[in-house]
Amino acid sequence: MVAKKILLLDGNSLAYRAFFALPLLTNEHGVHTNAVYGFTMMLQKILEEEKPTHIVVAFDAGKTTFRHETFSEYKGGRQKTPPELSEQFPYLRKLIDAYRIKRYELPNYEADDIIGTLSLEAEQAGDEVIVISGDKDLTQLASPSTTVYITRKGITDIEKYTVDHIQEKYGLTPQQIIDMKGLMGDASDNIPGVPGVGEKTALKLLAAHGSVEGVYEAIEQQKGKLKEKLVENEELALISKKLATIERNAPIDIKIDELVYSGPDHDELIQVWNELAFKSLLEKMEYTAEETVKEELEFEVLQEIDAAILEDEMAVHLELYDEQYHTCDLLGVSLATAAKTYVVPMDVIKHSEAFKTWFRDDTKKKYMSDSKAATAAFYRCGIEVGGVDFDLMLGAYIVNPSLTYTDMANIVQEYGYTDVAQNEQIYGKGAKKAVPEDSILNEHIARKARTIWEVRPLVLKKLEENEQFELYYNLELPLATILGAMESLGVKVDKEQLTAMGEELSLKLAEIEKNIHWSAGEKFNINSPKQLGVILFEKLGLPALKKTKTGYSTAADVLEKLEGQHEIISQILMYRQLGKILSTYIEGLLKEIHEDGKVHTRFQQALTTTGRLSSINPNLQNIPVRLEEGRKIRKAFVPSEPGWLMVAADYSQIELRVLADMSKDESLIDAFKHDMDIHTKTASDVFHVPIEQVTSDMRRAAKAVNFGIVYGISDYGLSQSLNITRKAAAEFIDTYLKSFPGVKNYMDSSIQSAKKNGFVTTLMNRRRYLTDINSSNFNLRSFAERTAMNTPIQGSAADIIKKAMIDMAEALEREGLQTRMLLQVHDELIFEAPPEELEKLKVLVPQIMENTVQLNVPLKADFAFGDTWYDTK
DNA sequence: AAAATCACG
DNA sequence: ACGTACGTGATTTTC
Repeated sequence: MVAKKILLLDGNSLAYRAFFALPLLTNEHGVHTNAVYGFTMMLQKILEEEKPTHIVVAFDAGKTTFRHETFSEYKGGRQKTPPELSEQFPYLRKLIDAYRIKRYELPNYEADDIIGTLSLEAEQAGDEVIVISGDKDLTQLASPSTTVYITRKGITDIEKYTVDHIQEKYGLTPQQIIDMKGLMGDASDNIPGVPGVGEKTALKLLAAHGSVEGVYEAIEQQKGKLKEKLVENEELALISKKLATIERNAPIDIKIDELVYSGPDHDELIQVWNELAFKSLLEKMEYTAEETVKEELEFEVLQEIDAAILEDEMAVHLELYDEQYHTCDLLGVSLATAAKTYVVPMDVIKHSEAFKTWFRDDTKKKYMSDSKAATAAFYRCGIEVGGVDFDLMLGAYIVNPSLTYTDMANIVQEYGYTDVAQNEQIYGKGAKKAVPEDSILNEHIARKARTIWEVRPLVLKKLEENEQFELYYNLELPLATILGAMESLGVKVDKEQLTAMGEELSLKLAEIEKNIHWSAGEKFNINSPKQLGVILFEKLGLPALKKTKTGYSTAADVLEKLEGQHEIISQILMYRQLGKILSTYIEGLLKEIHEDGKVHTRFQQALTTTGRLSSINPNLQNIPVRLEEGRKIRKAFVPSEPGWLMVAADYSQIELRVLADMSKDESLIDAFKHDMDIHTKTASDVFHVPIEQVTSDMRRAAKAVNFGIVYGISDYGLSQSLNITRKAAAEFIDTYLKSFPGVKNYMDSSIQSAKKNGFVTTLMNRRRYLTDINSSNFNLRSFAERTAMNTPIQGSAADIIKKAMIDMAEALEREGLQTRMLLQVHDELIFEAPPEELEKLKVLVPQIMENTVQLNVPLKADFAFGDTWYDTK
């Protein structure tokens, strides 16, 4: 047996130390993290330097201890623990658990006593002990086998108190530290000591007489004022000594053998660090992450594919060099069954008719991960995909949409599988990124197909357990293929049109820039909020209405309030508006046009927490529409075939209809059944006026309330959007909820169910976990509550349009139409179509969208068409 | 790499 | 009292 090295940490004391030593850091939710951070830094350092075999963190339990029976004012007069610190203790506990370090506390005893008791036990067993605290009291525990580490100034700076060091520093033995406290007291613990005796006197007395008792035995040797004080306060000195004495026989019920430290739970630690936003530690961890020992994998590299090896069910993986699968290199394919793993180089795949035939065969089941990426990448080599029966990434996303799904290694880690490397480990990152030698590459690729095969049953089991198999198998999985086809098809963009608009805009912008500089009286970078802030709020003396973390806010809503106070404001707003169009939607979009004159976005299907899609490279879900200047960009989105038309169909008020369905609110249901203008109807109910008397201002206010309801309303949010006081907004909301009691009931029950189950669900049983719903932190909890209200609405709407897309693809196929679905923008679908199919589409498209699910209100879809996307209105 | 801003539903 | 509307992505500046 290797000698034990036992680490005993004083949790409370170290947390306090760290808290006061470091500036108040916060994570993105406004939770303070400095104490936890300091504790972590200290712990990391000790773990590295000392390599302990056993660890425990002791905490104080409750407010009173046995010491209060002796002296009721013990620790009296102490400042209450600052709330910024107390909120950190739950995180500290979480952190310690992630390290798989034992925590211990004992009612009626302090952390000191737990440490004292354990250190005595260890000493008697002959084990080495390190005690760590911020409190010098603990130095009394030093012994030949026990060293006491006391933090200095910072938190990682440590002073090591051995028996020798104490002797050198004070001329005392560790036991005499107690006597010193007895004489001089301790202000921080409110231990009185003998008034008038400080460190100097105490040390002198102990040097001469050895102990408090010794001093009093020879009390006659003292004289004058000192003698007087000593005699007067004999009882106080003895009580103080007792208080300062650490109990070394506390009734603890843990044994040292239970404290074995075998390293952290890395996944858990990463999660906790992420939550706390400990970026530097996370990076360091990645850097030093030891290669986990992977089980040996035997695989065969094929130079030719024999059709006989292609089975009815196989895991298939196409390795891609980066995320941009529309253009990146294809590095190879791997195949796996229960018994075998193969790797096939790309040139072999491209020339293998056996593979191509098998791959497009719908009856041969393929188990993949991110099948959409593979579909789109294979499409470029003319290889068709059929029979995708499992998608690891999508399955895992349905199980928990809150995690990130980029690297297969990270995905499967959730399922306890660690035999596949992270891409970054294989390829490197940044400038150093490169394809490694074949042996490394092949093993990596081989492991991916193996991983899919191995993890598939675990994911399927979870999906079954959560009753999400249907959602996964009949919605997300077929949708992946459809999205892949939409992406590969792409959308034609009129390059000349964009370029011309860009030139015109550039001239206009230069003109505005000149005017702004003239108005400001100097040249500066208008795009810099920092420089702009200085100009507006210092030089021009305009009132700074709002601040950001780093300075003045110059956001549009702030500037709009200043309009009219200075000519420069509207110039800046115009400059911003046009600048955005130029940089993002003209220059940015031009860069994304491929050789075929089209843009090929990627719809991320495993990203959002609500179930929506997202669109990147380029983002085609945020092309301007609200303002005319920006809307013109849509003129550049044109059909890819001459004479064809762009077609757009969008759901009308889908989220509020979903709300009506889920809340069963009679008034809301009634409004949609009668196809009323929902904002006008809301205004009529809230303001208690007949429909005909609703003014445009009333409707505008009601519209904002409806938005708020969908977002998980708060008075503050509404007050911001309507520019009214919070109180007025609160009253507004109150009136709304009285008018729509079903909605009120839905909001409450949604939060209740989240609190009870830890998650909320959508129409099609999509799930989102809300870990903060019971948090004691107001911000976190409020956010979770709003999410509990919003996610079922936004998510159900996403479910519905996804199903409509599947129905639509099927219908286009069934009807033998040439019309192509190109884009989805959350509640609308964009197509390109030959004009002769238009009459049919006018009926078909809304019909499919409106009937893809049956709610207790009708769904409504509007249809439009034109020569460009701009004209679909 | 983060913050600020602004485009969309 | 606490400080925020829900969900995204791209660009620019700043550190």
